[in-house]
Amino acid sequence: MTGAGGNEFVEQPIYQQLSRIAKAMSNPGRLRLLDLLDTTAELTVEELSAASGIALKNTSAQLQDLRANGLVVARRDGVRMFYRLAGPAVSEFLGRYQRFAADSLADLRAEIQSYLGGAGQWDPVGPDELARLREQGVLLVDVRSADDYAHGHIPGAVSLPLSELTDRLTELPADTEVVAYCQGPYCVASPRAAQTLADNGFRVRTLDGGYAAWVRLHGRTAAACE
Amino acid sequence: MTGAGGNEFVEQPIYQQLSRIAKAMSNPGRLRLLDLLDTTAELTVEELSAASGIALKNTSAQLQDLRANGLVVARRDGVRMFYRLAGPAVSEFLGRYQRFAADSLADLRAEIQSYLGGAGQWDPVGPDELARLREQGVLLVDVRSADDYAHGHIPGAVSLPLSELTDRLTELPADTEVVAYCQGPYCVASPRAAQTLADNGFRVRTLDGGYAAWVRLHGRTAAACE
DNA sequence: CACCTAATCTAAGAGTCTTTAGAACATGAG
DNA sequence: CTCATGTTCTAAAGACTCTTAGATTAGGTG
Repeated sequence: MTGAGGNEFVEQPIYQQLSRIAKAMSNPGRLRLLDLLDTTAELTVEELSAASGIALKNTSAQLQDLRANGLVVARRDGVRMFYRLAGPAVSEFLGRYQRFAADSLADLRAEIQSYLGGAGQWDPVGPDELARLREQGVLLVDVRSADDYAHGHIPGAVSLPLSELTDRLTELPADTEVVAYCQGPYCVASPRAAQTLADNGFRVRTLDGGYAAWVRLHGRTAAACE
Repeated sequence: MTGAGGNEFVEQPIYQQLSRIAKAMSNPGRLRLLDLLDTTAELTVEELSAASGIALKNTSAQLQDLRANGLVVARRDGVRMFYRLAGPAVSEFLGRYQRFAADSLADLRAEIQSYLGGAGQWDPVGPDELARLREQGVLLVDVRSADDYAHGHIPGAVSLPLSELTDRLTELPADTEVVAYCQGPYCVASPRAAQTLADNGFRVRTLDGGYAAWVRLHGRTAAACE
């Protein structure tokens, strides 16, 4: 009955502190906010609220929580408050968390699968392969909103929001291989765009993990509005 | 007011699923249980309860939670239920989580610091350096309980529980360099042992991250009771 | 079979987290 | 100075989580 594991030398307050990070990440809204900040550098409370669909006051409250736990930092500019991730380690951890969660939870995989439409995954391109493909003359298409593109995008990418895609198909050089990307791993825009492009005879692939994964690999500096 | 970040293509249930892992880890007790399982392969509910100091029924309930979220798996043997981590990915993630949390939370660092006694860190040895040092004839001392040692230990280590250390000091070859280790990063036994050993004229260091870190690097197989 | 043990299920009280409304604060503009 | 705007603070209702007591199940033993 002495118990294996060495309880007698380890005390509680450490585990209480240790649980704080997980607590901060244990809420879908906060996770969404972190994900937004991960791909978009710096955003105001209002922008975050609009993009996440969380009520403004609640957004503010959740950001306080994230801030108190060292995951985000804030900067005031005039009347606005800008939030961003506390550092690259946070972004890196977030990526690992998402991958680990997808490995551990069959339900999460199912949810992603059903949300992305079950249909083919369009042969995803890893963010590390992208440079090589681009040298081969592959066309890189950013299917997020013009707004998001302006906020930051992969260098050399063409902005072609999903909503305008069907109208602007003729702008694309025929018979080119296309790589479409959107926000992050849970964004449905690039698979949908891929579907449309494939229907119109393009050879198309999607960027695995989207812009988020690319930024994680290459840093944001290179992506600043060129 | 369109909001940056691409909300329109990302839906909620995914973030709800995604938050489940963090929820499972957001409780000090569950983290403690995971930590115990991380260093000790397989334990019964009763052992986990005793080692963690969590009431039996509550321990059972928390384990159900961890199981439902894919972090641990259970196996029945006769009347007993044995729990262990769901796989090496869990152990790896747990390690990363702890390091990330320590980087993010000044309070956690302070808590560890004050718990470990503030005093010198005894020049920690990385688990990767250990093999090299052992070749140089360094003596490796396991200061956990005899029970824990029996459950699994680093090959070649000598069992010398902290409680018996002062009485058995003469057993150690004088003028040898010693590396002491205990459970994990939050275990106070090895710094205390180091203090005692240093007071008695030994050159002493501690193993960074303890047995947990070693197992993470080398796998548990090699550590099975030799 | 009756009985024991290890663990789980159920249910309920206490406690914590989430969300929102209203008041307050901080900054910049007129 | 007053006003408008963006954000935070305070407080309170409602929804979840944690913990534990008592009943129950699953497996083994005499």
